Amino acid sequence: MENNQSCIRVFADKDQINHCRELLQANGSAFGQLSGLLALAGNEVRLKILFLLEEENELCPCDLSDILGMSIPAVSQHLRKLKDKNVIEGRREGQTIFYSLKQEQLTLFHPFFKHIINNSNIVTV
Amino acid sequence: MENNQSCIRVFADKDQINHCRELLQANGSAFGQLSGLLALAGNEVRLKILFLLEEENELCPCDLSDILGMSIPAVSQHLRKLKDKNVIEGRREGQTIFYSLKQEQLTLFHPFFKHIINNSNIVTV
DNA sequence: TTTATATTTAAGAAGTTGCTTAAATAAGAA
DNA sequence: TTCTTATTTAAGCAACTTCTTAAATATAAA
Repeated sequence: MENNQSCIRVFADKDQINHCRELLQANGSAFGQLSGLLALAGNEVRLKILFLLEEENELCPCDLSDILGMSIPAVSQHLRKLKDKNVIEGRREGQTIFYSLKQEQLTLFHPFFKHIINNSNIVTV
Repeated sequence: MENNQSCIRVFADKDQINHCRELLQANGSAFGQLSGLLALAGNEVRLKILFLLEEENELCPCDLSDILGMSIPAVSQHLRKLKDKNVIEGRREGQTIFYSLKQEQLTLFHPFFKHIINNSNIVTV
C-alpha cells in the first residue's frame, strides 16, 4: 500500500482503532489457522467429501470419484489438501486407501453438516 | 472427465455408492450455498473483518483499512463480497458508511469467533 | 516376472482471487 | 460552485486454484 495520505477519517475514534489492532494482535495466528480450515470447506467438492465421510465413516478415492462424478486425480488432490491440514486420515487395506474424518477438526466442521441437512429440508419440504 | 474406464473398484459397494449419490442429490443446492459462505470466511482478511464487526458492532471501510493495514479499495472489495452474500449491511451517516453483521448468517459464523478466542488463549496462556 | 488395480504425483492450461492504481461517485464544507 | 472527504468501481496484473492428461508408485494376482 503506497497510499500514505490514507483516508484516516476526521471523526475516527482513535481508541477504537487501537483497541481493534490489539484484538487482532492478541489472537495471533488464530485467524490464519482458522481461515485455512474454512477455505478447505469453502470448496463445494471438498465440502461434499467431508459430508460424505461424516455420513459413511470412510470412503476411498475411487468411490468418491464415482459418487462425485469427477476424475480420480482430481479427487486425490482434494484429499491431499484435507490430509495436509489434519482434517482426514487414510488407512490402507490392500490396494485401497480408506479415508475418514479425524477427530481433530470435527468440532469446527460438525455444525456444517447439520446446516446442510437443515437447509435442504427447508427447500425440499 | 474423459476417463471412461474409471477405477470402479472390484470390491466397490454399489449400494453405498448409490446411497451417497442420493444423499448429495437430496441436499440439492445446500452445498453450493454453504461452501460459498465458508469461502468468504476462508479468507484471512475477511475473517478478521467479520470478527471485528462482531466485537465492535459497526466499522467503516476507512477504519478497517487503518486497522488491517491495507488500502481502502482492497477493504472495499472485501466488504462488497460480504454484502453480496448477505453477511453484512451498511448504513450511511453523512459521507461515512458503517458496516455491521446481518442476523441472517450469524448462526453459522458465531462459532468461528469463539474458536478464535479459545484458540489464541491456548497459545497465549 | 508380468499384468492389473488403486492411488499419487507432476506439468500445464483455464479460471478465479486479491491486490494495485486511477478514475468515478456521493456527500459535506468553503 | 468548487474543494475536500469517504467510498466505490474498473482495469490490469501476479499469484493461486482446480481441473486435465500422462507418468510414477504401490500392492495384489496370474
